[in-house]
Amino acid sequence: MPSTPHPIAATTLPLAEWYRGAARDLPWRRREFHDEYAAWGTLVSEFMLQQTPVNRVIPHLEAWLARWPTPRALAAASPADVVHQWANLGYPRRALWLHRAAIEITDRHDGVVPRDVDALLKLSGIGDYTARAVAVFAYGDRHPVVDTNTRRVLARAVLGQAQPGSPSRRDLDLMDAMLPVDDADAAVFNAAAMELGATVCIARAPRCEACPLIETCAWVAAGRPDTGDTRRRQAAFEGSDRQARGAVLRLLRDAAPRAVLLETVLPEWPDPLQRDRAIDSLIADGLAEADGEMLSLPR
DNA sequence: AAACCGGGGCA
DNA sequence: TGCCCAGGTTT
Repeated sequence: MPSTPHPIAATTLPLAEWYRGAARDLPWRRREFHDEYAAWGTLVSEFMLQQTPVNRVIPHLEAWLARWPTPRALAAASPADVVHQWANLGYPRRALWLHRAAIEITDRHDGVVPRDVDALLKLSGIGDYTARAVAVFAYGDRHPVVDTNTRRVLARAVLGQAQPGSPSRRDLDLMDAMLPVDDADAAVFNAAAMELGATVCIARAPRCEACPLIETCAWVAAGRPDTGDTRRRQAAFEGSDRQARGAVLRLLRDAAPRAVLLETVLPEWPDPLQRDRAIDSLIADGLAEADGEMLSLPR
């Protein structure tokens, strides 16, 4: 008669087995991807995946890496080319951060993406998630990797709550306590938790009937209570400054490499003050550049 | 801790 | 229409 399964094994083993059979075939999970681009490929993919869904990232990722296959190659590019190549991925400041990170990697790390989490955290645009994702998925080290999917899986399977609370260090601590001891097993556990949250334990209508953790899930055991959505509603996009910024930047991308006359930038925009505010903020962010009466992508 | 930052897909 | 997305930075 075997003893009661270790609480970690109770989730680790079914999750790992499920992942072997259910993991999507994504570019950054292929052997050739790592052979060709090493940790740089993982880093670029993680930048693009920050708040942009997987399916929208894939074509952009391949085009980006084909053009700039190393940190040194990207570091030598102009900001204008970088912002233009980023296209409509959204949150264009990420493009500048990635460019800056490439320069930092070239200057401070001899063109090699660092392996150390603290070194990764010092790079532009890299926070808790991305630093650990690179260390784990590119280098195979043992760290907790916690994204929005993992936080939801932990909230339900472990804490018995329908939705995660606001992000905090506790997420990392909890995931750290659950990680298998072995490096490779820990990496699979990290990836599997994210995959489960992305494909089964999804935000709106979780597919519990397909979940490998249904036997031990605290939320299911509690009768799937609606514990209330603690997240904050995002402000409306229509009529927002973000929409104005996006419209200006799209115009600059379409005109590139040429500059445009300031007077010709969204002359019909409903709120001229908002348009001017958008232009100023883009310049402040380094996403646009003014030269006299002309506006363009940053040189 | 909260605000800000794009854009598209889907119910 | 509202919700969601392999987050990070700034205040």
